[in-house]
Amino acid sequence: MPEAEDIAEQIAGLLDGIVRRQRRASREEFGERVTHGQFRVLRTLDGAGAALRLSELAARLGIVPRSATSVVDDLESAGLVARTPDPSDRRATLVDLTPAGRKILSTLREKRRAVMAEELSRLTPEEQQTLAHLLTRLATD
Amino acid sequence: MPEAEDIAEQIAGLLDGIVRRQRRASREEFGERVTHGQFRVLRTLDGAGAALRLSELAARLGIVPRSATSVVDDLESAGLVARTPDPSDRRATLVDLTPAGRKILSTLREKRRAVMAEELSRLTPEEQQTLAHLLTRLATD
DNA sequence: CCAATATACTGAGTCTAACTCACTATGAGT
DNA sequence: ACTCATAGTGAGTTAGACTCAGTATATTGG
Repeated sequence: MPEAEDIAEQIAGLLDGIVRRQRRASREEFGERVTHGQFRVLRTLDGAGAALRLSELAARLGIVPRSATSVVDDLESAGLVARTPDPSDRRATLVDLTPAGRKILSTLREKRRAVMAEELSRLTPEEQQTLAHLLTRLATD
Repeated sequence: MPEAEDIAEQIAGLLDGIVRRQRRASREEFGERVTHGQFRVLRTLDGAGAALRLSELAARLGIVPRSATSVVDDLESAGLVARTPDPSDRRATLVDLTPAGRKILSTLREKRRAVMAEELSRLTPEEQQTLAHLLTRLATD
């Protein structure tokens, strides 16, 4: 006899499954070009609107700085971001999008938007709004 | 100038962030004992209410059979699941929970429930219901 | 002013969770 | 009986995270 699931468990499972599927879809859409983690970096840098220190980038991504280093390494090799020394602190490096990075980001955004929009089409626009609202409250500490 | 996010992008980002944080919390709660992937196997077997073929288990988890083999290997070493040959097909193996597996599952469920419930406490019970409903519709093909 | 401490990044190595490809054993259809 | 399909696994890879230790630079207290 399987144990009953309460609503917390149920929501946890649903979130997990949805994100899993969405990730897979994105991976296929993104193709060879950019991984999900790399996309997150590009998006974060774009959202910041300015170059970020590597440590600040890591903080915004919710990962440890060492992990950010690796992702930035790969993006830099691909020419999508650039490191420059921080003039105000010689220990620090600033990371920013290159024009190529900006360009690819908008392509990827569009693909991801399309994937998500398709899933979301199961809900009415009002429901989508409600969902966004609830998730925002859930996500905000 | 960062590009504007539409609602699809926004929801995608929120889902991603929430699941990321929730995973981290679970990992800490689960401790040394069981990984998230192993938990998913235990939960799926319990939900099935009977032994499953490895390939069927993989299908329900949304992973390829080879990946399921590895997770089951680890759980079997830990004594939480058992493999038995399928009497109706000598190629197949059935996987089922052991009593120890069942026991640990209920502990982990409780921990996970607690983690999620804390996050969910930011929403009213009605909002939780609404969220569960919307996510269910989103998750169902 | 300088020694001690703290911070910023990275090299080296690990772990989880997935993947593919190729192989073996067995089942099923003509 | 031969061919083809299916079930599981060995071997190897990748993404995305982690820790620990090390180097370079900054900050601060005496």
